[in-house]
Amino acid sequence: MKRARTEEAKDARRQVLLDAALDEFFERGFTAARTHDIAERAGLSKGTLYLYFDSKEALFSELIESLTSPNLARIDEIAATSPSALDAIDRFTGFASHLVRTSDLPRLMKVLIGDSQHFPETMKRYREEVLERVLGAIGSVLEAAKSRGEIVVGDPHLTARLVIAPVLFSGIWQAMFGADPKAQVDLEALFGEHARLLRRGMETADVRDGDHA
Amino acid sequence: MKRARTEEAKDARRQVLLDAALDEFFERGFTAARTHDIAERAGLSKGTLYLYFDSKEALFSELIESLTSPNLARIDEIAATSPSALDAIDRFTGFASHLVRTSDLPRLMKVLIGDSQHFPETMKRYREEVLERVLGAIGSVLEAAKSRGEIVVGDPHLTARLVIAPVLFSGIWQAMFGADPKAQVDLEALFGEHARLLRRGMETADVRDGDHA
Amino acid sequence: MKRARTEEAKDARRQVLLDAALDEFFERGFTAARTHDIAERAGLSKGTLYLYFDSKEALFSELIESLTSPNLARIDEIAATSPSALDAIDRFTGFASHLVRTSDLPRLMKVLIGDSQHFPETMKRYREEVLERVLGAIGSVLEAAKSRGEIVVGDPHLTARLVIAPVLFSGIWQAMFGADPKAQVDLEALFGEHARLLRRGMETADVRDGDHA
Amino acid sequence: MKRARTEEAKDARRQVLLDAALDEFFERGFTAARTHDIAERAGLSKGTLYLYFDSKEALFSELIESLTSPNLARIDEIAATSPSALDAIDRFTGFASHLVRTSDLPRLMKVLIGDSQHFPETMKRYREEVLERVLGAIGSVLEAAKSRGEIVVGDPHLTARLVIAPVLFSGIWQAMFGADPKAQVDLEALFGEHARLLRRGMETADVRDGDHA
DNA sequence: TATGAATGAGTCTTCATTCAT
DNA sequence: GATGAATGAAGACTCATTCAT
Repeated sequence: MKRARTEEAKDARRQVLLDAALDEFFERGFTAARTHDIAERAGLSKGTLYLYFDSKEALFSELIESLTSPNLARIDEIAATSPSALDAIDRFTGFASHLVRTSDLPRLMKVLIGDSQHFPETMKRYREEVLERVLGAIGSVLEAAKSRGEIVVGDPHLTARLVIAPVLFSGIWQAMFGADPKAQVDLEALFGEHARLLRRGMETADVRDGDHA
Repeated sequence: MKRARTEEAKDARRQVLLDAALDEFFERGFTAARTHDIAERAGLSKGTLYLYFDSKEALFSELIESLTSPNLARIDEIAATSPSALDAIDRFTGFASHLVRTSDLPRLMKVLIGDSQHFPETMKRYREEVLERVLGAIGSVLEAAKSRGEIVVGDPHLTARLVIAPVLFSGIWQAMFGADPKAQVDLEALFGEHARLLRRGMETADVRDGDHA
Repeated sequence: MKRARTEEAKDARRQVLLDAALDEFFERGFTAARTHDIAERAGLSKGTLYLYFDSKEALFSELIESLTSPNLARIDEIAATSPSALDAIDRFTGFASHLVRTSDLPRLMKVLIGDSQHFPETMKRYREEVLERVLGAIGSVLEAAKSRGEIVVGDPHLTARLVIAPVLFSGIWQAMFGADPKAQVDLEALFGEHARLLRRGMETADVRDGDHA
Repeated sequence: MKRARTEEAKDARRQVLLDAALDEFFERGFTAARTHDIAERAGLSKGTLYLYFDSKEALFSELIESLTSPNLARIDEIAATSPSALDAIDRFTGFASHLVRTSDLPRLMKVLIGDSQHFPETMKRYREEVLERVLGAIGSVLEAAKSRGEIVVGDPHLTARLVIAPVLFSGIWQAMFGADPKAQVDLEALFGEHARLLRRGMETADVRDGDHA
């Protein structure tokens, strides 16, 4: 393989290795994945992998890190800029649908679930910095809306989990059965129906009266 | 360890090994789990494990099998005996809440997701015989209710996934973070709210009029 | 290879491995020695070695330990029971000659010198518990004799090093060139001459007068 | 690093690498020493090392060679110019003390002993061309003195080993424990006492009579 | 000449499986 | 039936050496 002399070339190499790593970790799990296969899939030799990452564990951690950070900003942004809770929920589910359908998120989810035991610290951080942050953002939106009498819900922070649940469900489904044509799901329709049910489920009688008026 | 001479004694041994196997497979994943540890946790020696199971893979397969079959009947029964879709949903979520809180289901889910790659056939069968059967049962209930004008939903079979999603979500959460006191979730409240939202989300305007009348 | 079920059989296995380890460590040095070769030389498989020792390092440490302890008692005994310093020196050199000619000491010395860097702690302990103990014992004998006017020496504890030096020299020579017939040395004669020179070098004028009277 | 264009500049590079090599080989042994570290210690890159030496082994061999040759001439000179055997011994031990205290000899000795196995030919040549030459020179001096009735010794060539032994002992001690302040030895005093003991041990009764007359 | 990225053979160690006891 | 000692295949990681730049 040609040599990566510049910083950019090296970053590209890192990325190729991270991509290959996700493939292998997803397909086989952390323990069963072989560094040799990761390197080979990246078109490099085993030794080269170790020029870029200290160990298989470090590779794993950096992979999680690299896939995790990007979307957080977007979540915060949606929470901050949505005029109403119902609107925020539409946008959340739309964004989630997009992520599940086109990003590495589903495969990442599978990997995280399967290998959580190896990286309790990483998982704890992931839960606190990603999951609970997302749940918190959604929960706050619902809470504010509830206090404004805009929606009718029980505990907004529990409800946030119900908003998110179909994302996880779809992601896992996609990751595990996505390869089988018979297991395809129309995710846009699914998230559309999810948004609709949430909307109706949370809307106040007033709104509803108007609704069917 | 004493010898198991009767058939019952042998079945008991098998069960002890299966229990130990779930613990280890859950805690470490299929590849990282060691037969030695499974045997030890079962209070037996490594060699004995091989008297009862042909291999680590066979042990895994039989474990999945043994945990998978039981609850199916109950699902069918709920679907068959519920007077209305809304009632069925209450009972489904109640049952699900119970399963997630008290059965091995959450740990099984984690294991299945994490090690799916090793057993594509098992996973396919699990999807077809368990997941799609459950989804199908729920979907049929919704479909019937819809055709009777009892509820308002889009595709009933997509909607079934929304009914199930929080079960998966909670199960995974439970399995992954259940050990951390700071990550506890009030599952009864969660499923209660889920049932409430679904109810309101699907109910017809008529019902609702009566609701707030 | 047959199985070692009893404790004695296991101890024998350990000893066979230790013997093989000394051979390999001596011939190749710690780093270059391969666990595979040690096991093979012991007539066992690679994996079996790890049933008896935690690691290559542990094997090395236990080897040193096992070869080091035995002779200490004998040294102390000689120091304690010799009627005179000159007599003690005869017996020390006789014992040393014996060790260098027939025991594993020369090969151990070579190993210790060559791989000291890997085991600074072990080496420090070896110096303190073996070397300085031997030097101390000899030094004390000389010191007592000197204070009784029995011998003429400078610092008795420096002199102890001169008593020991030919042992090290011969041991190393033996270990490094012992295989070559052209490098053979008559060790008995060598140590005899050493004893004679020391005797004459340390004896008082009085003794000497009598000597040639 | 700047390029070495002239022959002198290249020789300087070689020497820097040899110095660095001695450090690393001494500290870690041949097998464990890394070419990377040697180059780095020399302020050069790994690749450059291979411009100057064919391989790690060649570097090692040339290192031994370069450290071995120098002092031979001095040995021959002492043997040739000393008026008497007893005088020659004084001068040998003085020179040895100097070497052990200030030259690379102790570290070289450690390296040679530790890694002898890798270079049987080098070791054989070293034994023949250095050790036995030194022993031969000393032995011849003693032999001549003995035949002149100047000293009383057994086999002069065995005795030569006794003359040399404390040099090896001190060298090894220095190399292995020299870093620890608690293991310091007053080498001048040691070699002084050595010379004194040899002198008295070998001198004839006549001399001694004069001695104490 | 000098560099250091790339390579892959080589080594320690683990662990599923076998089988003598 | 039960045991655990023995085996050896497999995998993470290192490092001498090469060679494109």
